[in-house]
Amino acid sequence: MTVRTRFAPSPTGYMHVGNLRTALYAFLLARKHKGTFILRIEDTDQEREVPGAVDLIYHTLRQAGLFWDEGPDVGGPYGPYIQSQRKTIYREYAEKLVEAGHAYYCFCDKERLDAVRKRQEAEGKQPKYDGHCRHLSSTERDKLIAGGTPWVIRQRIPDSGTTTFTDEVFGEITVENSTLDDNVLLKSDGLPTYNFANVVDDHLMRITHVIRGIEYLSSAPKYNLLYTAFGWEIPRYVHCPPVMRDAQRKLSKRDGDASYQDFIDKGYLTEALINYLALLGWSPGTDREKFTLDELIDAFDISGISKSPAIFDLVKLTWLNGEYIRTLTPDQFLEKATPFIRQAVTREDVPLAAIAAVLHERTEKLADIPPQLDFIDRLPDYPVDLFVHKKSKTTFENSLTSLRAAREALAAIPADSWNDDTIRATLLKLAETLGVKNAVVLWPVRIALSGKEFTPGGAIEIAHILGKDEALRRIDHGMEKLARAPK
RNA sequence: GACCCCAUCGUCUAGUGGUUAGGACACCGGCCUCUCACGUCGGUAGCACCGGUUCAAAUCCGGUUGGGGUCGCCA
Repeated sequence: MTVRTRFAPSPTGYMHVGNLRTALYAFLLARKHKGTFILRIEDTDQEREVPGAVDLIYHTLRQAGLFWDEGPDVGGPYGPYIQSQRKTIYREYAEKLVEAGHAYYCFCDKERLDAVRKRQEAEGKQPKYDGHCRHLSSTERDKLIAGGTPWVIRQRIPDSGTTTFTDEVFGEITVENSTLDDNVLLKSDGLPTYNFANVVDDHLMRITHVIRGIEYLSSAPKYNLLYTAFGWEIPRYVHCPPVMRDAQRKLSKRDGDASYQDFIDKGYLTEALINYLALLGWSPGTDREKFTLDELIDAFDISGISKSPAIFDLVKLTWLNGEYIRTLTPDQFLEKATPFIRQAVTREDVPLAAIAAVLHERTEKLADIPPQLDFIDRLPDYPVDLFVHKKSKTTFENSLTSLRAAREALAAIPADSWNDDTIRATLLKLAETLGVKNAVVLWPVRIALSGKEFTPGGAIEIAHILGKDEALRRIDHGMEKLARAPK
């Protein structure tokens, strides 16, 4: 049997990372078994549909490397893969269910339904359809239809008995049929509800493993009843626990940071995000934590999916992202970093590669870059106290001495030799000549060049980045500050 | 509230009757070092609780507590 899985999102907005994870698992399972991964668009709620959302789904999945074998754009033998284009199919199957007695026409309007629900709630009972249209005769029914009364088709849940199904992650689950409701299968607009469309499509599209969020777990018995009513084989169910923001709240749109695109915009790498998401609620059973998509395919197994909700840990994602960034080659990093460097550095005459080099080990996400570079365009105003650093054994006095000597030595470097190697050789030689620790020279120079306590890179790299003229100017400024400093 | 489900460090998790309860992030300390960061070495920290079963329980059973999901002509 060929494994066939599907990702079936509704085009209702941006791509949520929780959905992305579900898509990932479905993709992984299919690829793992050399099966087929299908994309199906569930657009049966015309009111919630958001223009452009389908393209966003395509774009995100492709960017993440989750390519589908069958889908709206690539076609396939079981299309169409957009539910709104399958309207007649659902109607046909709904009628079959009615004929077989497993479903019935219902003419109750919203007002009546609301009233019934209200009454039930007031009585402390669980809201449930009261079966008003359950036993309408076919003549009454036909008369109402002919009269133009709007109708829906509801599933007829057995009055008694239990329904048992098996979920691949949660095991066997049994519920009393009496707790199930006669849900609407076909809406008055002629489109199916999710409850019906997913069953019909999953069967027609030969889906073998239904992978979806846990919110569908409690509805699974109703779907099972539907499969059984049709005489269809029941697929394997894989329900995934939710991704949480904290112990009690789901990661949601309201938090704003649940969007895949937002992460990318902040400088998270797709590969890192996918890697992190894979491990959020799934474990390979080993200590390994870094996986490429191909390696995930190899390692993936349903048995590793956990049963409890998992809290999304931004700190750990950020660490993982940093790991991925550090594995980039200097060129790759430069390319990704440049737009972010340009957010902080407008000077055109700076060596971008040298800036990137100094940033590489210090960047966990690309958005960390701009604030680190705020001293390049303009020297910040800084307190003269910065020159005093206990560990480097610097004081106002020896800082001034170092700066004077450094200025002279650096000024002697030819402009076309202004690079890390030459500057390093010059400054280290100077420390040796002065008979002081390297830090006594390098600390004050770095402070004078940057005006900051912490900087990416040290005096040497920063001097190089700033360029000879600007570096000397800043050292001069530092000397003036020190000269004015209280003794 | 009713029904279903879940429960190992702060977080993600390994663990399927016998382990000094393992790893990772975070946190703390050492080293490296011109700052920060990287790297490296080490440390703190967990089986929610109460009963059973068993020679032996994080692992099995029951209950309590806590948490999640569902209860729409939304998916």
